[in-house]
Amino acid sequence: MSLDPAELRVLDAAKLCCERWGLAKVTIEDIANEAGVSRATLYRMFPGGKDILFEALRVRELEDFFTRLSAHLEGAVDFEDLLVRCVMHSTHELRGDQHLSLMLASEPGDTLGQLTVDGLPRIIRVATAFLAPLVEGYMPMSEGARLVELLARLVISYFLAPSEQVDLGDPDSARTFIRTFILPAFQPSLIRS
Amino acid sequence: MSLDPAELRVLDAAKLCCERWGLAKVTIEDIANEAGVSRATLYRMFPGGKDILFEALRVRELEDFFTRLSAHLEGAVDFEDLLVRCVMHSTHELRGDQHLSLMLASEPGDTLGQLTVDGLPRIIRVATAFLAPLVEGYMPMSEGARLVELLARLVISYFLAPSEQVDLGDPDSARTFIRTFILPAFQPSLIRS
DNA sequence: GACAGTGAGACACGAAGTGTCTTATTGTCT
DNA sequence: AGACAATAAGACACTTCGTGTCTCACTGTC
Repeated sequence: MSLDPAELRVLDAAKLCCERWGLAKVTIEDIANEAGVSRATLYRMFPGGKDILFEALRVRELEDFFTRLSAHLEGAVDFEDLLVRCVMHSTHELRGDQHLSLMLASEPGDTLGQLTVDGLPRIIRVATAFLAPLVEGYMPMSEGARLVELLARLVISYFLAPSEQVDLGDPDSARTFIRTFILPAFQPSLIRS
Repeated sequence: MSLDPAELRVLDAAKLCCERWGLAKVTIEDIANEAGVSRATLYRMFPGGKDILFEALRVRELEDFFTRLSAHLEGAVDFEDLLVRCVMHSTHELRGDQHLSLMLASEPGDTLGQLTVDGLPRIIRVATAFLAPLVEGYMPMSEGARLVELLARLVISYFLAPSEQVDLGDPDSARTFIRTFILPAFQPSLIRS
């Protein structure tokens, strides 16, 4: 893992610059200045430049996201509660993410790609890595992976295009949704309810 | 005067882009797109490009500022009240100006220049043009011009570097300040108190 | 005193912005 | 309908800026 404090500073700087100017307007030099390192050092850390740097930033953000999510799932009392917490916290976090909303406003194309087309496989991969262990007590791992993927796709979809029927940020609505559409499909395979 | 609605749209677009990306990152093309006009049209309106465009924007902002200020000075009951309202409203407006604070944060150098070195003469000129008529009932015009210039310099200084002694945004503090430092110097020349 | 890591800066390359121009299109006025 | 003004679109040469790589000098550590 990249624990180098200098690298963290660079990633923080990249995030800050990105919020300030938008991905399209940020230069490597901006980030280097903000991080207080020279351009040479930055290229040494992230050979390949901007693409690799922002790739690393996305990975970090993604892992932070699921780290926080996992923490919020600690106290779940049963399977249903686990899933409800999961979609609710994810939805709240997405809605409250200023960085994300700025990106969606200024560069909709790239940002949407990161949430749907290009980036979705990775999101699902990371989500599965973090969440599969938590559902493993309730179902076989292969089922768990299917479930996590399904939830990830649904949360993102309802976040990007809110529904009039369903609000995954609302406890009651989320619970009803999980009960109606998710539990029946996975109930048969539950190890314990 | 430039009353062409298209020019106003361009100036609005320039301001918006500037808030979004900062003066340094804005391109003529960004502004043209935002305003919904072609680059050619923009160059026809503002021959000389970016410099002339932002110059025009600064002029407009400045005139808007003093137009609003003048409106707030309508109900002044006496000379002291006039001066107190003047410094208070100016200070509040400067403090509340998001555009300005963004500019100060992202391009301190240029923005400070516009408030102190390069831009100050113009600020004083416009301030005098707007405010001199209002103090003319109280003193000769030449005195009025000196007074307006002094107030402008003071308001800007206290805005940029707040004092622990004086807060020109606070009614009591502003009144004390005007009574102590301004009125005595101009009292002898007052036509009527 | 060797050594790894860093900052500063030179460099060639490519991308992007600039300012000017021409051409085609649109809407208006007569 | 035809003349006209204003504009969008885009070609263009030119310049600026960002990029990625490189070298070299400096600094602190073992």
